[in-house]
Amino acid sequence: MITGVASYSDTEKRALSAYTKLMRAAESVTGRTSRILADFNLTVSQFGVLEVLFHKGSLCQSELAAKILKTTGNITMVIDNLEKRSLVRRERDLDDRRFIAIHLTESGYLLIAQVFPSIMEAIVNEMSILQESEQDELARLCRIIGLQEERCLES
Amino acid sequence: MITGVASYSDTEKRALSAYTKLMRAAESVTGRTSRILADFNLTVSQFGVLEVLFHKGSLCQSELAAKILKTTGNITMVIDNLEKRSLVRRERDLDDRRFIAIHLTESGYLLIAQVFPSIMEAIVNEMSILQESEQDELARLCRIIGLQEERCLES
DNA sequence: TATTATTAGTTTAATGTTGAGATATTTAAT
DNA sequence: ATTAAATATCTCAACATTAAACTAATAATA
Repeated sequence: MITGVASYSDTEKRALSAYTKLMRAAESVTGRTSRILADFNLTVSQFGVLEVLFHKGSLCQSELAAKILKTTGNITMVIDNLEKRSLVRRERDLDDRRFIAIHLTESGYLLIAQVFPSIMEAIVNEMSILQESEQDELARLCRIIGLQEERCLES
Repeated sequence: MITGVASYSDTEKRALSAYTKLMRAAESVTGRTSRILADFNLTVSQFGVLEVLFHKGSLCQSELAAKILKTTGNITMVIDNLEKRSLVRRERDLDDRRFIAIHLTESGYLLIAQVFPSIMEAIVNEMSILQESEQDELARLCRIIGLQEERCLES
């Protein structure tokens, strides 16, 4: 069986190591927090929508899509599923009928108000393995990597 | 419209900032590399499988699942789709008939041998915005976060 | 040997995800 | 006013993803 060559330059080794560990770190944190969400019968996307509504107030679907970095087609389905459980409700904008405002319902508000602190606690716990200065440095480096997105959207 | 309180402790603010930026960084890098894969009609998971086979040689499905951090049920579908395109082939193990070895085909080998350098180049490019020492530090910090996974699997 | 785990893989139901195309609505331009 | 462009949402097909239930094969044990 012929397999690929494994000779990389130092530059490649260094970048690949950073890339691989960045991906694993994100996957592993997401894996653990999504287990908490599963206890509340919520997916990551559903939590994302509820959390945005909780902190930013009612928004339309395209705004929600931009906030959680998903397509509008996807948001339609996520909202459908949240609406089935009466956690959010749709309200057509009367001035501009293209827009649909999404509101938290009473039970949606109560749920996210309960779930969010659990997730916050888990995040603090995840990061507590790093010193404060290390958390700040991780944030700084990741911010630089993440900001490259905009370069791409411009093109 | 009542929205959630936004008063966090310094510890919470610090952890949340690191968490958010880690997630955004991973999403944004994945977004850009997956666009390259799309040019080759490959999904991230399909690439993951081909790349592991390319570098590690033939493996069974449960080993592939462990390598790309997905369930065996998911691997069944990913392999199905790769097999439809004749990029891999299944071979039942004759000694232990529970196992199915997955092999790269000739065309699968040629494809991944072409795609991998493109992805490598993109990764080097992504990371090149950081200095060498910063890439090493990012790798170190992410590795610590990622290693917490094992604590969880023990429980 | 017969029974009981354990393991590898598949299937199913539910949800997510994207990109492309369709619909409805609004705005801009002629 | 009509037409054209832009915008918001929805629909659809294809693939991804998981958990849980299931089949088949092997290993362990009484």
